[in-house]
Amino acid sequence: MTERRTRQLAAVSEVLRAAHDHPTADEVHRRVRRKLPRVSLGTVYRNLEKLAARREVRVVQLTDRATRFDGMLDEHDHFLCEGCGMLTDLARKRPARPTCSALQRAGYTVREQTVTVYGLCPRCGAKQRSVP
Amino acid sequence: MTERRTRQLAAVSEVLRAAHDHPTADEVHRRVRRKLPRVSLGTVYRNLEKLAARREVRVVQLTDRATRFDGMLDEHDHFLCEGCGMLTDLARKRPARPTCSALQRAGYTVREQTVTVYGLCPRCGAKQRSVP
DNA sequence: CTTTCTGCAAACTCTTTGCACTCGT
DNA sequence: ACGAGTGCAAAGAGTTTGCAGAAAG
Repeated sequence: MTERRTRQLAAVSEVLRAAHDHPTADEVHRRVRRKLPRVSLGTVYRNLEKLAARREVRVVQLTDRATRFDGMLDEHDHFLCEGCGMLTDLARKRPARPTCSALQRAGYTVREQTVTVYGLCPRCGAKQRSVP
Repeated sequence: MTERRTRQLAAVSEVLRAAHDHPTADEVHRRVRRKLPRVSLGTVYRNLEKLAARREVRVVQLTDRATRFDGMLDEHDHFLCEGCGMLTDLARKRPARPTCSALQRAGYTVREQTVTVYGLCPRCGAKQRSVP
């Protein structure tokens, strides 16, 4: 009935809090294994799901193939480079909520709102301009 | 060398322009088959990719399992109900670009920006309040 | 002790791909 | 007729799950 504190869950949580990139489940698995070599990928998935339910991890799903997990919990947005797939965090200035009031009037409950910017990072932009 | 106008590509494009929901590839396949019963799922994927490259279709990737495709090409945002998974289009008032100037100064090329709002639709919100 | 969680491996879902054939151009 | 595009079926990638045993409370 109660949730247990296993070393596997703790390790997954720790990896995510330390990660500044946006690792996939597989990448998390690889990192967790450095501390606990016998952890299975299935367990990593189960614990990521648990952390996501508790909102201790953010799930980032973009045009990439695999889901990415974000341990940064402050409100921020994302930039996705369409050239190399790199995902960057964007600091959010103000907690702007332009769309929400209309939605709420229509009966929707708003929990969170995020902006995603698509484009090219400096490196990919330069590459493209040199080969037009 | 040149791109050909096949009936399959035309049918996929037509299904997407007519769709007001956000169908998955499988759903597009089902609808295309109503006109061309012999079309394969592989072909649907290949044509969706072609349309996405041409930007005649928008790829919407959210916490859902399968990728969704959006034939609406005007600038708009999305609301995802975390209860039932329903995806709704949100009209965009002004083409607000708050984050972009800073990014562009840093050398990034910005192509597009979209807002995603997460929460509960009226039905799921009511359901949750009745069972707390 | 009881019950949740784990490791393993197999199953599943969504997507991509190799190949011989079709059909636009 | 040439070659891009197709159908089919098989392979890939990412994720989920059933089960027997391990371990947290």
